[in-house]
Amino acid sequence: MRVLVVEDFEVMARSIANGLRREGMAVDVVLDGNDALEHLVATRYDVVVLDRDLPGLHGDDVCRRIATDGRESRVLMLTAADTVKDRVDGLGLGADDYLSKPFDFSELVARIRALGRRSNRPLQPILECGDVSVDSNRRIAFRSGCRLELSAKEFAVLECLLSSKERVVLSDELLERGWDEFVDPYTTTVKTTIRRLRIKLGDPPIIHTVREGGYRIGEL
Amino acid sequence: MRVLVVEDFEVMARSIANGLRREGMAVDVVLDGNDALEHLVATRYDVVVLDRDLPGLHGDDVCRRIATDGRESRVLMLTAADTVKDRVDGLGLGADDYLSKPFDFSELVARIRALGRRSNRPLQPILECGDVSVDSNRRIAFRSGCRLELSAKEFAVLECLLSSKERVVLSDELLERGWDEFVDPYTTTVKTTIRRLRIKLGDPPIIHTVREGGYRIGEL
DNA sequence: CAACCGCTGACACCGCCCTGACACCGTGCC
DNA sequence: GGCACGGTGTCAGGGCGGTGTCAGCGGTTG
Repeated sequence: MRVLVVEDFEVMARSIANGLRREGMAVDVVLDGNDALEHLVATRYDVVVLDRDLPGLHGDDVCRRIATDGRESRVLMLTAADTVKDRVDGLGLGADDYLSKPFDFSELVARIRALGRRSNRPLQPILECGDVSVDSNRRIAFRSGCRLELSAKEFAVLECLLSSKERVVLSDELLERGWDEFVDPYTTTVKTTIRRLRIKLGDPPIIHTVREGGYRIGEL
Repeated sequence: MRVLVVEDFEVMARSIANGLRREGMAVDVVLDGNDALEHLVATRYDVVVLDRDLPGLHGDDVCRRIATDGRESRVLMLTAADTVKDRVDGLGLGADDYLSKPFDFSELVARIRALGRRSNRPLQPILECGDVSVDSNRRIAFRSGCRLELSAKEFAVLECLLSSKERVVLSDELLERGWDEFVDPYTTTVKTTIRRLRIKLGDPPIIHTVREGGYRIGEL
């Protein structure tokens, strides 16, 4: 899952980003609204975590812009205020969810996950294919009832493949959805991650290679 | 927008339903979980407003069932409790959003609206001709139900022929659509690829040659 | 602070099969 | 028969993806 954190207080921004990365998300950070808009036209994010009180371009404006442009991303608005009026305002601007500071980190994660599920078309909280299943919320994966111990990247790739179940997913697409903006586009890390994933998934093989492009998960 | 309200306390249920109707939504009401499931198989709802504390079948169970069956609807969970743990739990079960009682009605509406604006993805293009079919998304081809193992070029050519079903496709056109711009225009590779494709497609022949021109796919 | 561990990503190597060229053959038309 | 076009058999090479390994990094633990 690809997340953009927009928060001007750098310490907070970093802390959120690192926390989310530990949860296996690919996180980019920007410190102001204009930067946010630039990133949003360049990259497809599943979820934008948006501080409402930004210097310069206000969070509300960013939110409105995201809502007007054909929205690809879900917006989770962060704010210091917490009156019902604020919450309704936020949702009215096109935010998809709302969280007031101070917040509990596990709740932030839960809400981002819930939003992320909606942005992926087949919006199933539990993704399945054959005897392989992942629970995005709990970040656990199974094969024929057996729990798999997956690393963050392995999980991200598996999740991505499953969310496009049976469809071919290009390596570039995996890279885009599972890694942050600083990744070398010629990296071989997807190849390596797929390999590790295959080993952990065991037999019979369920991740298929499509020459000249990418991978597909499916029983045949 | 089609909404199902699941709430055992009838006064509350009616009040919510009427309020939503005033907002222009089509609302059905049921008072318990089993009824909810029945309605869900019969009708496609955009949003389900689900009370967590239901007599009989618990809200969590309903939620889980919605999540397991290919979910069409988004779930907004209503609850009396409002601890962080509860909220995380709810989202973890596959609810898409969460609201604790007592809630502000305008916030309920805003959240339902936020959940409601979603589109269904377009159908995947499957090209067919006679007993030959190609699924572009999955990069899979079949002949009379039997999976064909095609290489990238073979697949590209077959796809191209099928997309111009029954029409003559010139070799140059195949070259243009299946190869990159640097290909030698006098190459014989299309000829070779067609041959390999014919072998894999087997009998009866379905790719026909048009002298001086190209190829056509069709049953006769 | 040192030792350790798991995750990540780079890199080198290897083997396969895809690719495309070429030579030859079959066929229909002049 | 000769020619032109397309089908067939075959072969070399190279590209792509799989595999094994290693080093760096960050977090954790004693």
